[in-house]
Amino acid sequence: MNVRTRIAPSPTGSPHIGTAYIALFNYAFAKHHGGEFILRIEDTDQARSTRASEQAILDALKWVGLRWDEGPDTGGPLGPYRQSERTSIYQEHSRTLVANGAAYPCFCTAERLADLRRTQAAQGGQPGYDGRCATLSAGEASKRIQAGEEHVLRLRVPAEGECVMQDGLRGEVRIPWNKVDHQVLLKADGFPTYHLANVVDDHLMKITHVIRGEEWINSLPKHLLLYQAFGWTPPEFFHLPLLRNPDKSKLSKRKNPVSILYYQRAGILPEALINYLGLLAYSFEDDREHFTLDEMAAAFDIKRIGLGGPIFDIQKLQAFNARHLREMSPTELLSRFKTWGLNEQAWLRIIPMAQPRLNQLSDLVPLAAYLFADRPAYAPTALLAGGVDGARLVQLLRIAQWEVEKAADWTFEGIKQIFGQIAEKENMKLKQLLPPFFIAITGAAVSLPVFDSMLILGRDMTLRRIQYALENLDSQGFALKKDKLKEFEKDYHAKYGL
RNA sequence: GCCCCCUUCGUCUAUCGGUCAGGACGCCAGGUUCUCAUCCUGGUAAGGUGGGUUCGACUCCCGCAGGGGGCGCCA
Repeated sequence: MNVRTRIAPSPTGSPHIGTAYIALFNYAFAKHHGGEFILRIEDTDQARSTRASEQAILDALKWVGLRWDEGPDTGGPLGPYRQSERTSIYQEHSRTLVANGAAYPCFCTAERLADLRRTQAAQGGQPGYDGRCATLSAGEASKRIQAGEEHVLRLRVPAEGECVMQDGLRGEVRIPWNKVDHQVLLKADGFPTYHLANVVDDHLMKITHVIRGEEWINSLPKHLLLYQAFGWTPPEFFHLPLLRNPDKSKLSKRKNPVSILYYQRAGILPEALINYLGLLAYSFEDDREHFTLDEMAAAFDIKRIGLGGPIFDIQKLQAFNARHLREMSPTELLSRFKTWGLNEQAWLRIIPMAQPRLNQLSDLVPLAAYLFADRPAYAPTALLAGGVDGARLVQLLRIAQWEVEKAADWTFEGIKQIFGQIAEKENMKLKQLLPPFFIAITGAAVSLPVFDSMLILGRDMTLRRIQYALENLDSQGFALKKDKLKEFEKDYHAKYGL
């Protein structure tokens, strides 16, 4: 059998460290068996997917050293590899499902579904579709479709019994069918949901082993139902434990930097990141702890994956990185500095800003040091020196954080607009608003322009520094407690939109 | 609330019934070093809990507890 695995990221934000983690195991497994590793973009969420995010994910995965045999950029015999370009395929397949009764049209409105969920929650039961449209006659359904009534396609799920499934790492897992929702397969906009697109594509792209996050294990019954309905042999499934925050919750950006771009910018080497990731939930039979991607693939044994969710420990990642750094020759290290960003091109962006502020050539490096640091150095009380009250500053930093996350693209104009808008909505002069941001981003009240700095640092490093500032204030007793924060976020959305 | 998964040092992990429970990160101490860092040496620290099975359980089974995930026209 020709082994084929895939990574199927959704292009809805910064490239996630978890994507690299899952991709690594897929890659190692495929290459160990002399097979192919495929990259597929799951951009069926029209509202949130962007091309910029897709590109960033591709670049980030390439940066860590992963190479795919087929993908949206490299092409391949079973493309297209972008789901938004395969809608006709899904629609065609969904017709098969309706024809053989595996799926049915549903005309329920979003309001009714929200209502349904609310009452179900109130009654303390498991929320889920009640099956109202499941019993509609074919004639009735097609009449309403003809009439142009908006509808979705739902999966028909057995009412009783249980789904017995095989997980390659856990063995047999059973889930009662009545705990499986009548999943929407085709949305009203004609796009498929993850479940449909994923199954159809995995089959059409001849994926033999699906290695994915544990978050999917509960939807495996739906997927198996689809394979069965199509008359296809399902691939083997392996659900990897999820990466965690230090508090053991699922790794999230609110508690940890999760963007690969941040680690890149902070000066983590791709081979160190891969090395570290390869040690989470996995161990080599010979106990080795330092290895390259190729070495991992050569020795990879999927059965050695552990099932406890590993905590992503930045300190240990740094230790591995330090070791890789130390093992290099100075010449090699110098070239790493250049590719990392300490190069002529970067200085040409910095120097024009620095020039008016220089008295001596020797002023340049101190002035620009923060642009190459992980975090700027400043006194604990510096953030408050601008005159903005601590409690208020926490709010402003939060708003900035959300606005920066939300920004469609990362340009000077965009950044300027974000802060202009905050100043306006918060009834402040930009001059009052900005001082603490100068500290948070550059580490000093007097420095190079802050918007340009943010631009150069990149969105993820900017977010990281805002986070550092929030942590700093927290340690001084200024923070929004959980419930207050929620309330504040609500007000924020009312004020700034979604 | 319901369903599913998981459970060895603080953290990542080894152990496939018999080990002084090993390694790595962290931390502590000592050595090397003009300082510091590196590097070297040593130390610290673990089988959630209650029952079984067995001559013998970290390892197999069951209960409990704890942790995590899922329950969207998001993936």
